[in-house]
Amino acid sequence: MSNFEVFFDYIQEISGKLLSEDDKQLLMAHFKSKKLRKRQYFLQEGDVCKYIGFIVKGSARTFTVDEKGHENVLKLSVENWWLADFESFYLLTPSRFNIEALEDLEVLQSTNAQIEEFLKHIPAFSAMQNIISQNYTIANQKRVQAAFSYTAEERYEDLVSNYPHFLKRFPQNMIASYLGLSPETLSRIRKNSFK
Amino acid sequence: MSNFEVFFDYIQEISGKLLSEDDKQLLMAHFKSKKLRKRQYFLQEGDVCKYIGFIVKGSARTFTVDEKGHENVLKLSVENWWLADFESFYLLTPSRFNIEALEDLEVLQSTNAQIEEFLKHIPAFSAMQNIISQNYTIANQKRVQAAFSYTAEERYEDLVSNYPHFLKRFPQNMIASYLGLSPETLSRIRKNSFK
DNA sequence: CGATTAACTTGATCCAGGTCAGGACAATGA
DNA sequence: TCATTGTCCTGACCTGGATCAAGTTAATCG
Repeated sequence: MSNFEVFFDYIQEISGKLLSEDDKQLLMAHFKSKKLRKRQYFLQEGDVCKYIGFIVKGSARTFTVDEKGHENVLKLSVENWWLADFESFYLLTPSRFNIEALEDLEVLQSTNAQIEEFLKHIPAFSAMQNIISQNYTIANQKRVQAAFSYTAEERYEDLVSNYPHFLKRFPQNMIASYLGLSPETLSRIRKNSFK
Repeated sequence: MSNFEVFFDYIQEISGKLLSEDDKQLLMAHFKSKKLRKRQYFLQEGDVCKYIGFIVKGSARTFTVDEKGHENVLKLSVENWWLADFESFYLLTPSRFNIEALEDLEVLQSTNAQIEEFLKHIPAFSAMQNIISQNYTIANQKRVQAAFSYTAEERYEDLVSNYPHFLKRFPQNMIASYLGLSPETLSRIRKNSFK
């Protein structure tokens, strides 16, 4: 299945609506395929996030770096997820985040201005957008709650049950950072959970 | 200015579009005014969040209660904000949250099904929804980052500079809980920040 | 292949922030 | 009015998880 076929299926499935031939032509005309090698950056801190990318293959992490050089992973993204710093993308302000490929990455990307067009002209696309932003809101709400009221163990258990494939796919120090933990602490938690 | 005038102004301002007379009639027909006294609940854990409310007057908090009876404030809401557990409201699942009036509260409320109608028929309403969901996405992104990578002091300073009016309006223990802190810790932080 | 470099583990120590306890002022209410 | 209840402060102590350090295993690459 080609990249665009995967993409079209995704849109139709999420939105519950069909794409017309015209819709597809429009999307194909304005989403560009982009490939990044592992460790390459999709977005660098300080730059405006001009593109939003739909991940066809591979994975990435969104992270910040604090004054001490400490990296902080906010998001791990895999196939069929969208890649962007939405704040920067929507407002066209310089980003505070970095987005880096963790595996060789292939995305279909487009700009803010073009997304506006899709929203106007493609009903399935705007239906998709509504549902995605709902999902994001829900996911972020959970994440904030987890950060404030769950212990390290609980956050890890949560990840194990909700995203077990992440454990196989990402190095443990990325997972630790995503959970807001030091690698040492995660290592100890895992050790305990085997007993 | 009547409640609906406030509401209409808000929609027009946020969306950048005007409401027609028909639009207004439709909104007035399906948004119902609801008043709650201080300490009354807009939503109780376990119930489905059937209504979304637009706050005309007053304030509220969204919080969870853990096994130990410890309350955890996730959101503080004031005039011109929307009140709902979006997860429950969109998915019609039982809510994990409580929403309680912190001051006497007046909202204009409507149901999920009616919101769908507004989105379909009122362009300003759907434009508003897009912008609000962008803002939510951005705000949530920031809150996740703050939760994971800021210290207690930093989170407090952030609140002081972004929502100074919250400090005057809400009791300190609510603020503490919102910041993910014990009241004692917040009290000490405030003491230190005066020197 | 052997040599670097990255990923993971384990132990020892430290500290931000939580918990517990007590007291001082409001504010609310019979 | 005084009593109750809520809010805020302060001190003493405790603990989950960070940090530092050092060793082991696993990838990567010339």
